[in-house]
Amino acid sequence: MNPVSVLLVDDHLVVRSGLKALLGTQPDITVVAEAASGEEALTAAQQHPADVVMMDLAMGQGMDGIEAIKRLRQASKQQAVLVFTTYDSDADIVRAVDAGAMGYVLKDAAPEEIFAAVRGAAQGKSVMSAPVASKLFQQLRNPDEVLTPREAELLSLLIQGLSNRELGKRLFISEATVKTHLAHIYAKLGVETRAAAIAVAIRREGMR
Amino acid sequence: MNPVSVLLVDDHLVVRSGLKALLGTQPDITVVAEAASGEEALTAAQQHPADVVMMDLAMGQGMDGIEAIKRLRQASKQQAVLVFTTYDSDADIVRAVDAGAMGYVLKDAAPEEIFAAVRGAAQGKSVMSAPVASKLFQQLRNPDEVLTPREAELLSLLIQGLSNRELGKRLFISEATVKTHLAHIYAKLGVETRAAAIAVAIRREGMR
DNA sequence: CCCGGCATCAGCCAAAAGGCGGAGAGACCG
DNA sequence: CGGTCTCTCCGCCTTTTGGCTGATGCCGGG
Repeated sequence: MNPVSVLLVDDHLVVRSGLKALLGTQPDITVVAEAASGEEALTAAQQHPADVVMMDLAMGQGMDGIEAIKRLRQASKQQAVLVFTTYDSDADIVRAVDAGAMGYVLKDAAPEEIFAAVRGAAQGKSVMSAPVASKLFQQLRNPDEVLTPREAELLSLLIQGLSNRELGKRLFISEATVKTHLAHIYAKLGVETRAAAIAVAIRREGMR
Repeated sequence: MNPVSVLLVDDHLVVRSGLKALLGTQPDITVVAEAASGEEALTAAQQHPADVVMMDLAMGQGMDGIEAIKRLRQASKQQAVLVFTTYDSDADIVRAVDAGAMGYVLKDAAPEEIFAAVRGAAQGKSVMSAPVASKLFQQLRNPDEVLTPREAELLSLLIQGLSNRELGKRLFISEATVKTHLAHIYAKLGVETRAAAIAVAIRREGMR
């Protein structure tokens, strides 16, 4: 069987080189290209088509990982996107899966787990780290508390400290709609004010 | 001159291996040991005395980087501690320097910068990434932005998501006073709303 | 084909938060 | 002693936020 080709996307050189070193120990896995940003990832994906794209979600400036995943999926359904990130916030997981990610592996995972995830993703299997899976599982049990993709998106901006007006502009929706989403988010997080929502989101949801 | 010996401390295997690969390209730098936690770092430092300890600040569970730095310094003044982390929150920088760190380098720094930092630390020089240095500088230049004890106390409750009324009750002051403190805090943090204040406090000030 | 979830918007009203100016008491310092 | 901080408090006014009710278009499952 042909080796699995991998495109690495992470804004940190050390992470890329560490990952390359790790994956390099596996005969059936080859790193064919690297990218340090979402923008680079898109061009790299065209020039060096890979079976699996390993992508960090948080990337300095510019396009974030979620957006990059969406674009990649639009451009080609052939490559499986594997999220490789530090945090496992509920909202990020939802958004990443929604954007079309095949798997979600945490950076502190054991090497074997990472290898297995890459191989699995190449075969079209969904693979995720245990903590991620358990979060998803827990969400399936209380569907009432699961944020919709749009709500998660709004929350991720909310915790930046934006006002309703600013949120509306960013998301191209009216302030009225922003309020509606916020009300739903508050209900799901079990809070009454935006301040508490931010506090909960950053702690419980692990968002930044 | 003898090569510089380095002890790597980071809870992420990929980061350690990436760093090892990077540093391995330099003939005058040798990685002599690794540790995945603060506790491991202390024992590793004893068994494998190194010239420089490169340490991440955020480490999953257990002892955090700051605490590890303090302990290391207590045990031996011989090793220079070089902070190697992702974020550059004001509070973290101050705390790290206070704990005895010789330098502060961000994970997205260029390789040459990382090498220079390691060599510098080995020679007892202080080295820090430009963004870090500028933050420190800004703090020294701008004592106006330092929160008073009372303000800091209020802020620590604010980021729990409390309302003005609740803040007043907790601190045994009137809501009017709460508002006054908040106005001062906003000015010092450079924001206009409580939501933004919470966001900034948690990121920039590193509060929880 | 209908229902439910999702996303979008509107209007109304009450509560909370924020901006502004002013002010008094105690502490600390040169 | 006079000046400066810090912490405390007021009132007044505007803006923002949140609660409630209702409505529309879309999509997907039964």
